[in-house]
Amino acid sequence: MITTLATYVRNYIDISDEEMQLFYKYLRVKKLKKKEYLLTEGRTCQARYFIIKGCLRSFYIDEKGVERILDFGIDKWWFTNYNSLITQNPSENFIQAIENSELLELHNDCFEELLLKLPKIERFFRVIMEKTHIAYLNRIKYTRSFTGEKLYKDFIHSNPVFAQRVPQYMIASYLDLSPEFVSKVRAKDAIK
Amino acid sequence: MITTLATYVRNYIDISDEEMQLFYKYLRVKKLKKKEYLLTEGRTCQARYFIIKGCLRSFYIDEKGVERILDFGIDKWWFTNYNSLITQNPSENFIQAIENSELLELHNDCFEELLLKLPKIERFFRVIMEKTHIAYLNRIKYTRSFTGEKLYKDFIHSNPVFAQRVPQYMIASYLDLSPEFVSKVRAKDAIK
DNA sequence: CGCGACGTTGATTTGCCTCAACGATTGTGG
DNA sequence: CCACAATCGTTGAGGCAAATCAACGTCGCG
Repeated sequence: MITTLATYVRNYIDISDEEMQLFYKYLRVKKLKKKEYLLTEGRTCQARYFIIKGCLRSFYIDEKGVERILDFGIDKWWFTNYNSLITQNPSENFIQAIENSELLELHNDCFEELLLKLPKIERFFRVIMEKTHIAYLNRIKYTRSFTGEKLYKDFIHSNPVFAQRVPQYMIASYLDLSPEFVSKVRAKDAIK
Repeated sequence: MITTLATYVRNYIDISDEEMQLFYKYLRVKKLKKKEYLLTEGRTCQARYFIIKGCLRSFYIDEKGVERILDFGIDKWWFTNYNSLITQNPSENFIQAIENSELLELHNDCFEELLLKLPKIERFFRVIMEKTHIAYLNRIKYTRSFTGEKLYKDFIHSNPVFAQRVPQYMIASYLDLSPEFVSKVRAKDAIK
């Protein structure tokens, strides 16, 4: 559990076992059952979460009452609502478990203290933030450039894990496609 | 010039005049004429830029040979190609001046050294990165939710500055709309 | 077993693009 | 300083990708 995180952190910074122990003091384990919410609309996000195991989705409800998925999180990803966490404004989004999940919670109250005690963590979170941002840049670029059919096929191809663990209509929502359309794309190739 | 940057930095961290002087040692002034490139496809981005005055755009060329604008930068914004800068892969994008512009260049070679000498800058760039990321999150969400007509009207309404300084077809490209479509939206309202 | 969650299929509609042709404005070199 | 070329914006006709609406099939689970 702690080793899962340590391995992850060491992709980005050098950190000793002792320092990791200190880091770990600021975390608490949080378990979520399938469909349980980590954050709901109107509440303010107060923590960053490291997903040890499981699968989450972040979504909002549009004017027509339709759920629109913004993002998925899966094993060994950091997940939060950055907007609400950083601005401390009420969240417009929900975060919900797609599977039973096990997380490490880094509460915002002790985030600053952690940075003081362990300044190299500042760098870690800057780098994480940069990586996350780059992923979004690529996503914007990608989504704009291609047809729905290509988006879906490429997504399935490059994220076979999600195709297995996430229902089809959620992938459609994430890609901003209707479930019917995705269904037709699949039918067309008389897949498999 | 330096005061423009100092004012900006002080929105995010406390920093003394002496420290700002130190920061400033790592920067050099760079001037761009209208249409001049700051970065071209295939080259690797080596710096972060603070726009003192002027207007930039970042774009790529899609498979059909069409320019697609990813982002604009304007006075008092940091601008770079984060993807190329951080991964040190060749850029897929161009960065070009829309107006004559004056920038401060923070070269990547001395970035690490600056962070060592002035650790609080690490925090500054983490926070900037977070803000930038949040802006993108909102943009993704927004772009997905609305029709082209609403996107354009809202953009013009919330960014009147751009409407004045940036040609209409570039705004269309940024919003992922055809110039013809934008033109028709404007005509429809017999605007003004 | 029955119900809710998920996926499929077909008919119809629509938002926006593409293509093409044509003004208006700007700017630049002879 | 004028002429001609870019650059930028407009207008209209036609087409298409994907949404919407509606109805039905199927599976898993309490």
